[in-house]
Amino acid sequence: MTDNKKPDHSRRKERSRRAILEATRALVAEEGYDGISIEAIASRAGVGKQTIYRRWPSKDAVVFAAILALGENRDGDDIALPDTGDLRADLRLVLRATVEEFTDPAFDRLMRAVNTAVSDNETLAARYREEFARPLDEAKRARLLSAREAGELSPDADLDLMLETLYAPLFQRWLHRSGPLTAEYADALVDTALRAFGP
Amino acid sequence: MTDNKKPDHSRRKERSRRAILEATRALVAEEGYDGISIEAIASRAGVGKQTIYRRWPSKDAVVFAAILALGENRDGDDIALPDTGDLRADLRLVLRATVEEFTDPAFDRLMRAVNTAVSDNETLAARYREEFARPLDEAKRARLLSAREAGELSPDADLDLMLETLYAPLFQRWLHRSGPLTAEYADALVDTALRAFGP
Amino acid sequence: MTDNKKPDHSRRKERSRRAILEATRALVAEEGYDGISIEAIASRAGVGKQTIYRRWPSKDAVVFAAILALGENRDGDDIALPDTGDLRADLRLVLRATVEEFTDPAFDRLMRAVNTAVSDNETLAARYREEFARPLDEAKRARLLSAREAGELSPDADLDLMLETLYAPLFQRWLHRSGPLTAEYADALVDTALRAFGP
Amino acid sequence: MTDNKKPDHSRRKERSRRAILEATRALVAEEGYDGISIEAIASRAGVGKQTIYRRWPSKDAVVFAAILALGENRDGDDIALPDTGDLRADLRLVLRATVEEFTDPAFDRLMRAVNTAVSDNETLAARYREEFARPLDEAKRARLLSAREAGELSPDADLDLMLETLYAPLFQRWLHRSGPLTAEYADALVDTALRAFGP
DNA sequence: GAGTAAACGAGACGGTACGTCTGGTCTTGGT
DNA sequence: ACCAAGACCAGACGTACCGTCTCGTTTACTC
Repeated sequence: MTDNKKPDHSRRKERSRRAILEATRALVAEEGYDGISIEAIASRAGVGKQTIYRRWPSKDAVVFAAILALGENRDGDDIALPDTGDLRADLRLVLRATVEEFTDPAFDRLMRAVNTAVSDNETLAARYREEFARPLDEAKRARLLSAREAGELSPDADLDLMLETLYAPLFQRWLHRSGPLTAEYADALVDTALRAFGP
Repeated sequence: MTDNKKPDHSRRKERSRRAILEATRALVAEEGYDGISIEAIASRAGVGKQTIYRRWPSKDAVVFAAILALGENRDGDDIALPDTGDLRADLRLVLRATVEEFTDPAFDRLMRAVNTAVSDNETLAARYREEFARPLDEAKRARLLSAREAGELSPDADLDLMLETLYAPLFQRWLHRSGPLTAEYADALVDTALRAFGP
Repeated sequence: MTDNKKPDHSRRKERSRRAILEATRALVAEEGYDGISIEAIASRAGVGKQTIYRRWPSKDAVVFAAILALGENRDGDDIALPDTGDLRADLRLVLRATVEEFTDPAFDRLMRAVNTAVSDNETLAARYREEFARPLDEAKRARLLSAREAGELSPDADLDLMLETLYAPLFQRWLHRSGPLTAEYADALVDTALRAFGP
Repeated sequence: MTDNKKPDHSRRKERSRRAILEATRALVAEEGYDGISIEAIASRAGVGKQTIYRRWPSKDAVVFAAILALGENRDGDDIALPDTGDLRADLRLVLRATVEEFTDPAFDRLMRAVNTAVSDNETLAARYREEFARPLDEAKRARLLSAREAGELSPDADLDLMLETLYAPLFQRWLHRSGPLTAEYADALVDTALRAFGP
């Protein structure tokens, strides 16, 4: 009965999709959020504007998708935090790595663009939390849980609050450029969190 | 000994300046950052566009100035934190008040607009820190210093880090809408900070 | 043998072209040259400004094109002068008609606009002569030639000079409003020219 | 009671008046009608804009006044035409001189500016005729009258029409750049007029 | 292979806002 | 009292992009 009449254009689709996202990423990394426009993305990707509008409803959504796509090859193991049994050492490693990421100019501009896109758009903000932040948070939370069970943290430690205590200062310093982002700073954040939530 | 030959048009200047900033504030509070334009501001303020461009180089700068002007009547006493001798109680009061501010829709939109304006503009970011954030931070720091001297905090407590531990999680939750902003949350942040930096 | 790859938007093009020229003509006829602006034309034609700028480089060029387009349906026969064998009668007919044209307020404003547009722009002036004035002049010249061959004019009459003698006083009176434009005046011009260039 | 409190500002008035008109003339001669603006005139004359608007209602009026002022030193004798008793010779002299005037680039631009200013403004057109054209026309008319009385012209010659026959073709050629302005052309115009209006 | 339909690149379109420029008015301080 | 200087409101200028739309042109699949 139902014979499939629709050809599958997935290959072209996929090619143009990638071109668009890559062009967007490149433009954001080069020029920052304000320097980009749908026309610039289309032109750079060698694509018609309609091909962009067919998939995404706004510039913010494209920028957002472009950054999200960065993480789409990740699988669960990639984002699992190290667990050597020594929480302090593991957290220092991870926060130092985070500090380094934020220090990279290309990553800086990408994240600022995401931040701008998300800041005034509740829908994108929700997707950001669900699709971008949550997987990372789950991984971090898992490490803290393991530590709590190992007695490295107080039994009634609020792990979500502890995560915020660890990461929010870092995020704020980066966003407002209100202080240096260094390995020492990362270590200090770990120490602070452990003092507050340790046994 | 050549005299200053330029007439002083300060009265007109001041009148139009106020009208522009007020119109900007009203528009941001009503429509959010994306809803505003120089033309809308000029029209609402009953002012020519050139009168805006004569003073500020960009939309961001106007928005920023409009918010900055909010705090320009403040003097030192207005922003001093309460000091009852009980640090925990004082901090709870202050953080609960902050939570409430962020919960007000008009304030929310103003702050998001500032955040957007500042986020991609290093110059504005610097002015934001100097002219907006710093006076508040100084006041908060003064209260912590008094507490440290009173023995309510560890003698070697890093007060700047403590401030970040107190406020950054709140700011991040607000910006990313990643959790509820409640009085309980404010209290939890105070408790966390005191556990980490207490004696 | 590469094909033409450009899409043909000729239907939309033509619709908007007509709308622009018609709106321009209407505005000039109603308000005169000074009352028009590209924005007014665009708004009246229901067209984006860029659609005008895509085709014409300046306001003068649009006005000029709008008037030129008036004559674009004319073919050779439409502008041929009557030839009854009686030159004086034929010329009186034609000059009286010209006088009447110049007396029509709408035509008056259109012609004054063309005159203004052409007056300070050598390129437009050249196009005016070639595309607007020349075809008419050829037709008039043809009638005079036929008359000269019929012995109604002196065999060595300079026909271009005779045309100027006929029309220039009319044009000048109209442009400078330096005297009444009446049928009698038209007749007097014909008589003058025939006295000067007759056999 | 009535002590005279008014200083005599007529000297300053006169100085700025001259400066404005001279600056206008220079600007028109250099840049043509489109190149001028009230601001440019004010700046060039070292005068405030208001000083211009106090005296003239529009740009056209200033331009017009600037050209009119050129002729204000003229007295009756300056513009009287030569009267040697040989009309043809006298007219050739005068028309050749006129041709030469129109050939001068500075004069060309000034006259085109006047023409543009006058063309869309009925009030200025009237003043142009009264204050600029009429005195010259009277002088020309006087010469023709003398000729008619001397029997060099037909007794019933319409002198105004004859003036138009002499000058309008020249004016039109110049305005539309529709042919060369040469001494031969001037002579041909004289011959044409004499054939039409001679005895 | 030939036929087909969806997706495509290109880019014109009606619009909005930009940042600049000029016009005409108003204000202030200097001469 | 009058002026130069220039800020002001107003609004047109020409440009850049927006999001929509219409064109021919691939392309991937069907028969």
